[in-house]
Amino acid sequence: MGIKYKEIADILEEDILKGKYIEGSKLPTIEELMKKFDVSKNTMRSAIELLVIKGYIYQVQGSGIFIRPTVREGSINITNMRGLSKELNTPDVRSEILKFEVVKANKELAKKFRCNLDTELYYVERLRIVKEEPFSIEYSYFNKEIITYLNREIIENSIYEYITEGLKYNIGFADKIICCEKLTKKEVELLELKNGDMALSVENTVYLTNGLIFDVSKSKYNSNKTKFISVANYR
Amino acid sequence: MGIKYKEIADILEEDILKGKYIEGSKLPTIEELMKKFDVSKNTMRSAIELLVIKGYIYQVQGSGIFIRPTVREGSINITNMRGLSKELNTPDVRSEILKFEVVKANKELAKKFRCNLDTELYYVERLRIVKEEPFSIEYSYFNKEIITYLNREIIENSIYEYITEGLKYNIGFADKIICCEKLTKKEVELLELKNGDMALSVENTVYLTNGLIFDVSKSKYNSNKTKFISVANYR
DNA sequence: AAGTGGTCTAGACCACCGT
DNA sequence: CGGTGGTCTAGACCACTTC
Repeated sequence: MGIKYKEIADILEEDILKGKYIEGSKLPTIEELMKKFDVSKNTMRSAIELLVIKGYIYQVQGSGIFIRPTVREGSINITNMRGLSKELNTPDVRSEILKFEVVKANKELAKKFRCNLDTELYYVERLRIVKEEPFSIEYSYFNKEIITYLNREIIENSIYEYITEGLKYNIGFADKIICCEKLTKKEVELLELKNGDMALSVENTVYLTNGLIFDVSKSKYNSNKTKFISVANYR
Repeated sequence: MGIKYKEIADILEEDILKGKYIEGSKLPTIEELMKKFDVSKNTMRSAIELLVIKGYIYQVQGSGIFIRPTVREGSINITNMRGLSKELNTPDVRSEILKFEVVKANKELAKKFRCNLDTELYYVERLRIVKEEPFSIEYSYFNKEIITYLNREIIENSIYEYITEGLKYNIGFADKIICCEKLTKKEVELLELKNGDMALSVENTVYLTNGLIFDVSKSKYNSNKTKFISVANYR
């Protein structure tokens, strides 16, 4: 399908990831890029803007477009994140299901989902395993009125892949609240940590493009293995 | 000076913060806003885009522009952050200076700053105090070739205010690496915590709009008092 | 079908950087 | 002063939602 500026951004992103341009070097000028992709200036700038937001490049008025130096290795980009599998760039992600059931929204959940009391929700508790090592524990709820069906096979793999590619839903935006939390004894065991250890905790509220909340989850990450990176642009 | 789309975004942001529109309600249509501010569609959309990025609103094709529900209270927005004073929305922020000296960049610092070995750097160690309670400990370096002068008065208050309003520098972007870290005995004392407690830690690399790194810092936050919020838009 | 947001163009002019 | 990015316009047409 033909949304030009997104396609161009994808091409440039791939070029950058493949190492076509090195840190600190210049991209072609906007004018050259306009000619190369045969688009207008605004369209070209929309494509560039996406790459700026993702933290790949920065623009300097009167000078050019530069590759932005960024530490990427070993960190999870918190603003791009849609599920672990994609972010960690390894297929070696699986889940051990600790709980899988349907519950009804209590007052707290109804508030978080902005839904009615007693709305049916899927509750999924998973130990996330990366490269055969325990990585995080995830407690998630899905609004059953939106995600009408889930099974063990789906949640053993990638729920997000199922939602976007199976159900063809469009994920719009999310709020992530990050803090540092104590682990319960059970969590310590599952993550193979020591008693009294803390975890990086992320509470994630995820919306479809139409503004409906379909997922509220909390993940606790092994604090020895996990760093988040966040890329900020000031305007 | 007259950058229309930014001015319009500021006006709308203020309206939203003042509660002119309530959560879930609609903003006027783009067409109405174009007429109201007497600008073209692209300009109007640029203004709206800024508010989308900041997490105030979301757009639904064919339907309208809606106020985005967001938990703001008590959380620090990690992607907007430029210094504590502004973010916490209280003037009651001050600093106790633990160290203030000029050092030369060793190998590690030179790498982080992308500067030469032995480049002179200001080193500032501060206990940040909010509402008379210890809030965080900040270890920061500033490239002395860019920030040529600092004194105790400046660093007791807001360094960022001095850089943007005093020196008239434009801050462009930043990388923030977030993790969970142990505290030293000294840090535990300063933050009035218990031995063995962990802290939320943020390592911040800050660039001017021209791509120069002027500040590399690490802040350790009292994990009982601090939550970060990050607003993500998927595209 | 009408309303509303999304994409794209072609061109004008401004602002900043470096020579 | 030439090169390069930044802002803005006016208008066309597409895509999705709502009734």
